[in-house]
Amino acid sequence: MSISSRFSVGIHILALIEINKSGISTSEFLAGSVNTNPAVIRKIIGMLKNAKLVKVRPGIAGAELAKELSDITLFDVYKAVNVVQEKELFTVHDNPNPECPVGRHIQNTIEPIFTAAQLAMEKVLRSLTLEDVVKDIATKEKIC
Amino acid sequence: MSISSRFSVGIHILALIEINKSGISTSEFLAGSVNTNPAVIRKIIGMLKNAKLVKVRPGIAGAELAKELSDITLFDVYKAVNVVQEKELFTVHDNPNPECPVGRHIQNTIEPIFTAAQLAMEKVLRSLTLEDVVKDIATKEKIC
DNA sequence: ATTACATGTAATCATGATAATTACAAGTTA
DNA sequence: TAACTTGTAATTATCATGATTACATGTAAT
Repeated sequence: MSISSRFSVGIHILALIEINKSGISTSEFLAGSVNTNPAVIRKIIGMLKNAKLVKVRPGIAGAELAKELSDITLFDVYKAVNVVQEKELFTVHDNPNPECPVGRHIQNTIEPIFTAAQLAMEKVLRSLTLEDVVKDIATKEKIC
Repeated sequence: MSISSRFSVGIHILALIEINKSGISTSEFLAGSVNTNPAVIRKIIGMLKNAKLVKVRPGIAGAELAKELSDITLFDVYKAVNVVQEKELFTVHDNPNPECPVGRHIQNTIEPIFTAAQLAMEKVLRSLTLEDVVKDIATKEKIC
C-alpha cells in the first residue's frame, strides 16, 4: 500500500503556482508540468480550494495561492487532498473474538500505538512549509 | 489509503501464541481469535516465519515464537508482513515534465521529505516490543 | 449576444491491492 | 492407513487510484 500521489501532485501544483506567479496557472498548464490530465488537476485544485490554500473561480483562468508560502505546511496540503484519515493510517482488523483475552483487548491496545506512529509521521509534515520546498527547487535549479 | 491489517493481525497472532504458550496454537485456533479464515493466518504466519519471528513446521500442529517477546519490535512485525516498502509509504507521481523547473526537481526535493516522515513513523514502531503489547493486554484483562 | 475558453463535476474504465474462500498437495503422528 | 496440519495456489468480491471523456456552468472580449 502507498499513500496516493494526490499529495505529491498537490505540492507540485502549489509550488508551480508560486514559481509561475507572474503568469497564469491554468489546469492545462499545471497538467503539462505534472504530466497528467487537466481534469485530475482540477479535482485536486478543488480540494486545495476547499482547504483555502488556493483561489480559483469558475470561468476565470488561473489559480493563485490563498496564503503566504511560509504559511502553508506540507501537513496542510496532506489534509487538504485527503490522502489519510485521522487515526486511519493503519487498519486494525475488526471483529476479533471477545471470548479470547487477546481478541478482547487487541484493538484498544493497538489503537494508541498506531495513532502515535501516525502522529510522528505527521509531525514531520507539520514542520515543513511550501517555502522550504520552493527554496529547495530554486537551489537545485541554480546548481544545474 | 490505509496500511493493510496484516500488521495488526500479525501482532495479534504473536501475542496470542505467547499467551497460549502452554497450549497449541494452530492456524484454526488463531483464526478463531482473529476471526478470519485459517488460510489467511497461515499466509501471515508464513511471512512471520520467513522473518524468523516464529517457528512452524509442515504437518506439525502449532506455531511458537522464535525469539523472546522483548526481542521482537513492532517494526520487526511490520517489516515481516510487508505492508509498506522502504521509502514507499508515500507515492511520488512519475514522469513530471523535465522542461519545467518544478517538474525537473520535484521528485528529488520531495523524496527525502517523504522518507523522513516515513522514518519518523517507523521509529515509533521500533521503540515498542511485543512485550509491551502483551503486558498491556494483561493489564487490561485484570481490570475487567 | 455570440464566440472562445476556463473551471467544476460526474461517469466510465483499467489496474492493482486486499481479504475471504475453496481446494489440494505434502508432511506428521497415532 | 487414517486423521489432521501446514503450505500454497486459484478464485472471487470489493475498493481506491488515476486517466479519460463529456458537458454544464461561468467569464470575457469582440
